[in-house]
Amino acid sequence: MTAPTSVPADPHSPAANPRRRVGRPAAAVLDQNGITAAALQLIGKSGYDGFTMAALARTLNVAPSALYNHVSSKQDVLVLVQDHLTSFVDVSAFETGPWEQAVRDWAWSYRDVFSKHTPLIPVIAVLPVTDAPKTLAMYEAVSAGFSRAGFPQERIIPAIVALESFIFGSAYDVTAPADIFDSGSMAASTPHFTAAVERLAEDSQEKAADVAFSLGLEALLAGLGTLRVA
Amino acid sequence: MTAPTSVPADPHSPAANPRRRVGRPAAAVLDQNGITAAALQLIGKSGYDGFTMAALARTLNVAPSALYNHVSSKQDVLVLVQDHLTSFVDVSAFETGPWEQAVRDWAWSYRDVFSKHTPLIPVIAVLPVTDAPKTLAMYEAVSAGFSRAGFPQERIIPAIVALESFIFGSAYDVTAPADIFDSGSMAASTPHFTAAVERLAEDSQEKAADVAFSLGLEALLAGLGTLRVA
DNA sequence: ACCACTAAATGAATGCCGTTCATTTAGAAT
DNA sequence: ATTCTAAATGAACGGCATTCATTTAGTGGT
Repeated sequence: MTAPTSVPADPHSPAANPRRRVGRPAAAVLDQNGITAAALQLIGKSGYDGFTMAALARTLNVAPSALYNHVSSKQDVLVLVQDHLTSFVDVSAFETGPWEQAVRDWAWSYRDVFSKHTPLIPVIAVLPVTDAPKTLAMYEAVSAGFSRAGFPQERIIPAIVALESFIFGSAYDVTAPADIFDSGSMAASTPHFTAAVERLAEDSQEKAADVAFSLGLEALLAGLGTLRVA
Repeated sequence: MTAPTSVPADPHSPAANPRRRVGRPAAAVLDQNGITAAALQLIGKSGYDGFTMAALARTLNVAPSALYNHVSSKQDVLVLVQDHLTSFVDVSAFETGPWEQAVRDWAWSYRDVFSKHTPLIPVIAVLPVTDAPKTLAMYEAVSAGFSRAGFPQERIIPAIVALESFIFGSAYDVTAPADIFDSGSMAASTPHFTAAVERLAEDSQEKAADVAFSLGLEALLAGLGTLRVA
């Protein structure tokens, strides 16, 4: 019923092939889906440093300026990529499983997706949901899960935002160098910190970022879980 | 005793004016402190978009290339600014007050400082502490507080990292537009989410970001507090 | 078959960016 | 006075996102 794109129904439209818009020159080498796919592929191969409008155009065999017929800025492309990536975040457990495990699954997959795309985090964190339909769909699935789990309505959004903030910050943490906490020549003047860092390195097969994420997530689950009333 | 800068004592040094280095041309219009102060001022006036090496040089009445005698890159300047800002984060309560209140004070001030400087978050989150002495000093104060509060050594760093991740993510949240969750024309297809957003807007004199930060922080405090043993 | 229309692609140009480098400047040391 | 050198200069470089006048090539109407 509700079409995802807000194109008003055209009474004159023939039973059109949706790939081709009526009454228009066809061909159309470029569209938003193709641009999004190419951008994702380019980012995967060259990283965000190599992700330029010129490089994107080259992978599409097109002049850079051609992109601007379908997208209004580079920021626009990043929004498209962000929204596409969000569809890889796993919300399936909110429909079936218990709340706590659903949040766990969601949070880990959310972090894993965006830890490989940290340059998008400033984009997501400030992006109106209207501009990102797949992201909105994720929020709906998560909200429904929280509602079903007995959260009071007015706490649902703050709880999700708090979890999301933790997830975004933790995504950065995944990309930090292993020796980020090596205090080097300053070790003598920071005894408590240095001792704690050494203790951490001794145990923990696990990666440091995973330990911290698990610890924080379980603490949040416990703390937020007490809000449930049903 | 422990000098913050690792300059080895020079036996030949005269009872020198520390502003002037021995045996060198004096004057020195530029130094790292001056660059840091000018950068901070420029960012305050023009934001991070207006913060360019050319603009920074102009506020210092100097050619852009002159900056590169004192810093090796723009990223370098950002690191200097980041470290300077960290000295504004309040860790005083870790010396005196109870653990829980100390973390609260620290977390709120940490978030407030960097919510005005979110472009630095990708810098901090991945920066080795060796390159940021004031940041290292903050970690020492916080670590000491956690140790004193009875945290097992191997949990101190993960707990701090988890809190920091939440703080960084929340700093972005502060800058989000007020209507970020307005689902607009998609409202009909996202009933749970839309209902939760409306409920949030009804109550809450407080700003949405503050509600979410408070909720998440208190949950983390409760959850992490159970790790204490002493 | 032709024309008028138009979305899409082009390629040149713009302005800004961070950074490099050969050169100059001006104090300090000898 | 001469030598040394850190610091500042100004011109240049390559790369960037974006713009715009122009061209291209299908389409619907006649």
